[in-house]
Amino acid sequence: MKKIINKKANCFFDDVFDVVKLIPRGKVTSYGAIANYLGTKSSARMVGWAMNASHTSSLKIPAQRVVNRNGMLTGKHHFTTPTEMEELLKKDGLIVLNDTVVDFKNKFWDPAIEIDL
DNA sequence: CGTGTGACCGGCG
DNA sequence: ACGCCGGCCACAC
Repeated sequence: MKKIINKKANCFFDDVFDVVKLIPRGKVTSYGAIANYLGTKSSARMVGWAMNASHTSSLKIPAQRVVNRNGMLTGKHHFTTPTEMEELLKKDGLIVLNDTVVDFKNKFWDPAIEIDL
């Protein structure tokens, strides 16, 4: 089965942070992918909730690399500025068009595959 | 301590 | 094809 990155993280919350922080530059993932990696694909909602905490958290969480299944920047509105998310993604070498990651499927980074061998 | 909601996803009508 | 509803766990009131 899938083993969590750090056992110290007992909550989704912390696990999500670790996974998101491990997302390589130029790559993006989805809430469902993270939830799936954590073993609860049905709880994708909490992943987004964790991201919300990332905004309040002192840690720098690349939440811009986390998008929904469609590759759409659903949470852009939660950033410091509505354009902060796509700006950061563009800096990562990604292309954001109409609030959606272009070539998302090619840029997709699945933690369950990349992390868990 | 109980209820509600949350940046989603998948299934069903 | 589109719309609605349920589900999952954690945090806020």
